[in-house]
Amino acid sequence: MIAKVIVDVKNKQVNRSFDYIIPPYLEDIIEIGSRVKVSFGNQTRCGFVIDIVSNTESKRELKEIIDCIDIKKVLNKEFVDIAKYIAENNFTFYATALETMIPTALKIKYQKVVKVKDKDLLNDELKEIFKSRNELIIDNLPLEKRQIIYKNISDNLILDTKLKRNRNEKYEEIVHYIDNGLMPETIKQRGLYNYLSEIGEDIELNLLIEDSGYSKNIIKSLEESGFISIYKREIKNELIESNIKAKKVTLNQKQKEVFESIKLDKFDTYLIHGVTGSGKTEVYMKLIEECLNVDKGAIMLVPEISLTPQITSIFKSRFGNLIAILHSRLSISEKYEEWKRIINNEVKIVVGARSAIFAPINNLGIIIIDECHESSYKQSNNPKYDAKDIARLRCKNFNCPLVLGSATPDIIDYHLALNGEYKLLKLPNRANGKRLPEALIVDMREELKKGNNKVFSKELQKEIIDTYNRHEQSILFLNRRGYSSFVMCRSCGEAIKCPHCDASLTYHKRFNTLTCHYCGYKINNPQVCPNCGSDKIRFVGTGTEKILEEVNRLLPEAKAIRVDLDTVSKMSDYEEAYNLFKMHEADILIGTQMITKGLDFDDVTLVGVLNADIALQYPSFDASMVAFNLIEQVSGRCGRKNLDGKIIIQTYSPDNFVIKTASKHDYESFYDYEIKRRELQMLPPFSSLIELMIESADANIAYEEAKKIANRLKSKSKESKILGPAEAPLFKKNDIFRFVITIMALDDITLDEIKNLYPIYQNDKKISLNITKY
DNA sequence: AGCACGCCGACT
DNA sequence: GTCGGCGTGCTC
Repeated sequence: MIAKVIVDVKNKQVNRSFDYIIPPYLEDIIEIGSRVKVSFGNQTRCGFVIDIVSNTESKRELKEIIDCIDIKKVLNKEFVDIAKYIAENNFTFYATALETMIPTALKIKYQKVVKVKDKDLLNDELKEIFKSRNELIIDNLPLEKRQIIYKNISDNLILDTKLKRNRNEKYEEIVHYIDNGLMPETIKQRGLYNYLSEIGEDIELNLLIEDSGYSKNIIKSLEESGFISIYKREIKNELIESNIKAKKVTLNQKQKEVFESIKLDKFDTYLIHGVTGSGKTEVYMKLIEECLNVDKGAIMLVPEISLTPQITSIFKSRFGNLIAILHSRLSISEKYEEWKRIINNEVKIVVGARSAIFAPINNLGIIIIDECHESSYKQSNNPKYDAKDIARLRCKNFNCPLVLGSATPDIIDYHLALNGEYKLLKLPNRANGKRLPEALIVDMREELKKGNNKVFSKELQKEIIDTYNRHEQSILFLNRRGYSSFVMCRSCGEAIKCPHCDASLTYHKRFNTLTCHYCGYKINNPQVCPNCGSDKIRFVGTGTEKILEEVNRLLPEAKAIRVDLDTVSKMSDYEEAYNLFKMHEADILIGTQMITKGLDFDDVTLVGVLNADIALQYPSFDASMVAFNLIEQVSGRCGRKNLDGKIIIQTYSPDNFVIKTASKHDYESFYDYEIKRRELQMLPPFSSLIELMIESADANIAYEEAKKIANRLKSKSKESKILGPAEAPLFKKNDIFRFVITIMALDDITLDEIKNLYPIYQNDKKISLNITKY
């Protein structure tokens, strides 16, 4: 038998299958989806079996498969087909697509080795290097020995590659105090040694550096002189299980209607348009229960940020050990353990973020995608698959329903639902019976005219104080971190820019630095303008850090917390802040879009959107959509339990239709307006739109190449409108210059041309091509 | 990716 | 004369 094998080399020329003979002793073992060890060129590599046939079309003599890599196959026909789909539709190599579907722990790494056939034929120098061994890992050898080997490569001394499993565990380094009765020589070492002795227990290295202020070098030198030891410990991120007991799911009338509309025995895509707090989760749970009753499995995708211990423990307590939860805090080996439970059929339900769509549940009964409008379901780096597309494929394979849920569906999905491609189901009321209050729009231009140039309007300021006095909580949303958005010199009029990016630096008061939010460049806050030397430096614009300061000034006795990328970099920080606010140990939550998603607080009665215009200015065709989503999602945090709430939107464009419709939570009107605009401008869903980004450290090279591509596409395409090349909205990022070509009304010929274009730049060191399809 | 083959410039 | 630069092409 012949196996068609995709070798794991990501290159245009080998982005196809190669035929290998399956040796008789492997015939019962190798199946479609197995990984095999093959000789490829003069390397030994890992390959994926994508088909098994009896004849080859190849004219040459075939090699044999050396071995199988896994005892049990890691993929199956279904996933091989999905990989094909991803490779053909997402500008990616076959091998890349296949690799994304297996757990990281199983990924193959390579080591270069040198093997000797007959040791007696070696010269003395080489005999000394090899000693009793027949094989050496080259990377482990010192340079001079490597050189000797390279010089002597022959039929007797051959280079090869060795396959190695990647079992990278997540480790942390732990410092252990050793009492040896001596004292270190230097003052600093002694200080650290005493510090450790006072703690009296093992401490994590990074924590020690942070807490004690001693540098890593001092710690290392203390280790070398034997006063401490440093050992590695695998990071186990046990979820803090909270004791939420899942109540038996009882559905209200509307939920029941939705539940009963979903047919579990055939493929269909359903879109549940349910307002925030309408109880979509209960419907999901009921659907999953129903699947379990007929012995089928389920996958539920949720945004990563929603995978808090609270949410997961509700599902855990409801479905016990039948559920696997795949969240980002699991270490590589923990993820592998969960994957094994799934593939061994010990688990029926998988809840997780985007990549959980590849969970090898083998009798799938439903896929649910919660908050389906979330852009995080599209992977932004290679392969750029969309979990929604994969979900559709899988549901078709298993002839089971795909359920999408959102309070603010993507325009495209809603359009498909209205056209009957999806079945539209509605949950128009909140489960607690309270209507989400209409938002008050405050025109900040008027505030300015009245002489109020503060970040809070009079109305919002009053409400923040009143809410605090009622012992209720407020959420203030501003989609901009840092203290001020840019720093300007009043003498020369220059804003201080990042030397690596085409962007202004943001002032961070806490660290007294100016930071670039695109590349991370940091400088100390300058006393004088680096341009003209004047000291008339002014901070312009407002970020979350300044809001926190303003809140502290307004209500010094209230506790306010800030949640954005600066304050919560790890998931555990986020959870800590979440719990703090949930327990009402803080009164005011200030944050960026991080706080708009899935948070459920009982005591929040005020939501303030501080500058609703920021999202609207984003240079993308779906900026309106994103802005509507943000405002609506953050508004939904308000008045969740029994209290009435207030929402205040501050804006400089109160007549903008996004602001107006969002203030009334009127998705339908927003949709009507937006869909007409898109129809007029021939934007998705009325046509496909592709953006090509051509990047290079050399602006001229990038521009010339972009022009070449644009001309080539223009000469081939029929209906497509090719715009550009133009400078990208952020022209220079991290010292890379970026040009964009936008293709509207994409036709098949142009799409094919772009598919051919993609691999050309895949291994180019000077130019990179990035393709985004809408 | 890694490596062989092959065609031009500056050196023991 | 040759050593070695990296462009091109190939891997069942």
